[in-house]
Amino acid sequence: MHNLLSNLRVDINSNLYLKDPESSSLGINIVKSSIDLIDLHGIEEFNFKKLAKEIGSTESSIYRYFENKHRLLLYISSLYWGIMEFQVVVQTSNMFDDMEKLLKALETLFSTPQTKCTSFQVEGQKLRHILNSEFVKAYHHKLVDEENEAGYFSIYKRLSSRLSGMIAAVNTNYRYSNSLSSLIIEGSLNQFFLSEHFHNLTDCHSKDNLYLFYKDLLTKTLTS
Amino acid sequence: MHNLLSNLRVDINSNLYLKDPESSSLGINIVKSSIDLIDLHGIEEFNFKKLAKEIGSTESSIYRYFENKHRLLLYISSLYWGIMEFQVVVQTSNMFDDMEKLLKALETLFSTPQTKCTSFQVEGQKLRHILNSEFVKAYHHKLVDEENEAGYFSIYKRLSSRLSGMIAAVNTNYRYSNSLSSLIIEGSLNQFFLSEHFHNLTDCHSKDNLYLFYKDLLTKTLTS
DNA sequence: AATTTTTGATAGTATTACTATTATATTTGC
DNA sequence: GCAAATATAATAGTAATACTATCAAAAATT
Repeated sequence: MHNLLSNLRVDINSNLYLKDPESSSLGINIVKSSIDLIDLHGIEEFNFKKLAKEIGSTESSIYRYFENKHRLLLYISSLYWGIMEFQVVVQTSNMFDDMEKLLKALETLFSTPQTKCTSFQVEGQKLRHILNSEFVKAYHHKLVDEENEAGYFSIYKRLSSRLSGMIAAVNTNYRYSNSLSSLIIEGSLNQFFLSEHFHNLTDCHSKDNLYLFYKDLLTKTLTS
Repeated sequence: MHNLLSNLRVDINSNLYLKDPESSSLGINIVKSSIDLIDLHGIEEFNFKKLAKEIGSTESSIYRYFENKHRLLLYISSLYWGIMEFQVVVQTSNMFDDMEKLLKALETLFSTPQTKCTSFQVEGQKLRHILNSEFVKAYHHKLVDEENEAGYFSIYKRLSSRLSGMIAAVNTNYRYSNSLSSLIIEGSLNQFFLSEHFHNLTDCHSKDNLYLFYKDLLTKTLTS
């Protein structure tokens, strides 16, 4: 498994970039450093001028890779969801009990992405932190419909669909597998955010607690 | 009850504005027309220049009421949550069965805010639509911690806390009432958004279906 | 070595998000 | 009804952002 993981290349929609960042060291630097900067200061404070300074390049060079910072955020988001999807698939592949499988998927969703196994050697925690704080802004966006149409969210949607399938496998009579799936995936980002910024709005201040909360929710909802 | 409703004044944190918009017809116009414009074009496309043109006033006049459009969005959000909280309190006030009470609160959260009863005579649907699309951006914001400290989210948090209390009343042994409460409130916005923009990610394409989904989730989670 | 591609350096534009100033209404107190 | 206070309008201006354009230099490819 380690061999597989060490060569992970997420198949990101090629319209998200102008030039494939994985095709050059500048491109890889752009993505790596943008993850560092967005993690540190947030997407609002982030711009291509600052990024250029950080990597010792120029704005115009960065614009040759990405049309704008929003597209770059979508790229980073796809990277995250691609890694998570891969981890969910790997972790659940040899399981036969449907509930066990679902719970393993759940656990995986709350774990840190194995970013080290891609071309972008960054801390998985940084990537996760960006998604927790910024992903909602990526899709609550004025262009959401045309970007969705263009397939910029397809990995995210595919993951949600997989999870929905696992839910349906556990209980074929359950009528809300899609809603429950997106609730969990959304929650896997949001509850971390709440813990960080609105402490009193959640009881889950650790990965483990979060898992137990959703495990309880899932098992009771699907088996009673 | 109708008398009460017709005079609803939400107590919004006075630091959110420079001059109380309810104190003049220009102020009321600013809020009303901003709701119209944000509903129509989204917060990104919205600015004080366009708003000034819309109401036949000037940017400088608007800046005397609100420091910037972000604060205005927080004001509008507080208005929404204040109305929802009021409705939840009114609707559940005479109920004695805890589960019945919780479900009534849930139902109320999915209903349209009674905006007509405030100084701002706008369509409740517009307000709800703005919250569905834009509220996440209001709190996934670089200044979230200091704004939270300043009490700009207090109505939202109080509503979540109320709901959490209702959950705890139904099942005193349940350990995640805060998380479940925020999950529901968050969901009351997000699932509508999914239905509009990511149709396949949810099974709930009506208020009624949404209610049934969460009712199922709540009853199974709290009573089994 | 020649050619193509990539990157850097520099300059410039339109828009946004404000701030400042002064003039003109409008309201309020007497 | 008039003076004083306050609110609003009109206009101008600034700093930052999000780009676009152009050309030269460097690097990679053939």
